[in-house]
Amino acid sequence: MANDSFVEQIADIEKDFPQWYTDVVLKTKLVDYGPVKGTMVIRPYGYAIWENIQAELDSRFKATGHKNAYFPLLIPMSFFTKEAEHVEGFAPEVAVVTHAGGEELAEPLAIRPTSETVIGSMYSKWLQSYRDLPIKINQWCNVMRWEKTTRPFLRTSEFLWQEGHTAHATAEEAEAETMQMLAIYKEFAENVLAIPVITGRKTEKEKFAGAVATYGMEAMMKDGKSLQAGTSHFLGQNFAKAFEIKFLDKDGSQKYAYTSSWGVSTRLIGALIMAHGDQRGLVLPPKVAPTQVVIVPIAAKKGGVVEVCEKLKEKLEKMSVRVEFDNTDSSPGWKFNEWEMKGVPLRIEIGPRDIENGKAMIFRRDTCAKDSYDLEDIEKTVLKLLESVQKDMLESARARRDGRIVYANSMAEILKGVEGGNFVKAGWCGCRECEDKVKAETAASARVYAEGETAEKCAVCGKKAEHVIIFARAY
RNA sequence: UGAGGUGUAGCGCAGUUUGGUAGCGCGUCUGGUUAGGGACCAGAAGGUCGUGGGUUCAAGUCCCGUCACCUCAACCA
Repeated sequence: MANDSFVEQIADIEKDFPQWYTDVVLKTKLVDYGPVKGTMVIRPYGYAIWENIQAELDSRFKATGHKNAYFPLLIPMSFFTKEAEHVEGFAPEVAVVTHAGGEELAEPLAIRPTSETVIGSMYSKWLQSYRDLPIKINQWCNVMRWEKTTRPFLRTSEFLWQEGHTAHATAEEAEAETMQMLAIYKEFAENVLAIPVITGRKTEKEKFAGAVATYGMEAMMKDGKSLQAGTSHFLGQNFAKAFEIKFLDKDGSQKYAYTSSWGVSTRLIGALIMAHGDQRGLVLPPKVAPTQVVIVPIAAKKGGVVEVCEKLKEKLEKMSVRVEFDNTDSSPGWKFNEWEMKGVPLRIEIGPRDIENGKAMIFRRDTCAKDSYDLEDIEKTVLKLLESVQKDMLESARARRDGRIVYANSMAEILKGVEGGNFVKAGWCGCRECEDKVKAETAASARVYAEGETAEKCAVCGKKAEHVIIFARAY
């Protein structure tokens, strides 16, 4: 390619993936670093992606009977001590407010790292009868976890997410809810983000602090590492007992409810970047791209070009395509590279020559192919291409991932697999020692159980395998 | 928590070794010529050098303190 000078601006995706990631998020103006350590400013371009993610998810939540609400940011510290595992898991990363109004507070207040406790306390108040169940509430909010190492979108002190919290009369119902939301996340990740994910149960070591069972969805990034892109937890009666979430059942007895919680965060934006990006920058799937189509005029000052572009823009807008007409003064080459870096799925180039021939060039970002199309009813071509980009991005991501799933029968094979940037499936006896050993010797962690698969022996100790686990290095 | 690094114009940086007029590139603004993969000419604006103290005739530069951020490692549902 001729744009070497441009390529130099971002680190080599093959050689230095972390630096490539940092370069891309900053140069495309998705984020900037905030003034406080570990915080990020989500800039308009990044926030627009989040808004699209929100809209898609929110409609799915509502369609399955959930309602949105908002709970307070500050949580009394004493709430955390009510659930033993929960406090142990979160205490190290909780930020605490000790002073307000110029005085020291009688009880320190935690800035929520997650809201099971405060929501649990409210549910206990609201829940009286089996007729009040199920309670199915979601909230969109920010949370804070004081992490030692941070990276924009992937791990920041403060981040945006949604957390769903439900209460049910029976364990079966709560489990069904847990699995339903996991399925919704998976469908969303694949159909909207074009990221194929593997869902499954997490090991005891990796599960949410206070849960009975945690299910996660794991996505493979371009470097072969895994990113936990969402979780859904069956909380059993753990939080119900800690917060007295009780109801009078049909049979006249008081019972503890069964609860679930589930969430995805702005980390999904990090997943988008690392699952699809290439040497030129971002590659965004049309369904979440803030701008789906950019029109770049060539020789815009020559007669008629601007008019044709503007007319096309209007047509596309009428068809609800998010379109931008870049009529700024920069040179075409500059614009090409800029919009490619920003990951816009389609670019339409229109110049005097095209207009003469009744044509326009369309460049698609996912394949970097550029072809000439009839200008007449080009809007139909655009719709078709947008669909095609959306679909092809998922397929190529799936093919890439499937080619990187390998099996291992020994520690050496696990190590070789994860070093090569693969998801490694291996038999596991189920004991914590073997799981820890894998982590210590290969830097890979158990991501999820490979559902429906069996193995003879544990790849670590050689004893009878109880499960097949997917091991991978992870973000 | 450990080890490194960086704070100078909107952004990216040089200048610090050896103290002496505050620099460069990009961007921005004005005017003009251009235009199919980062165009060009001419002109212009823009800085209490992170912060506090000290040494000195003189500090971006030397000394002491302090704050912040970044990177790598460790840690992390």
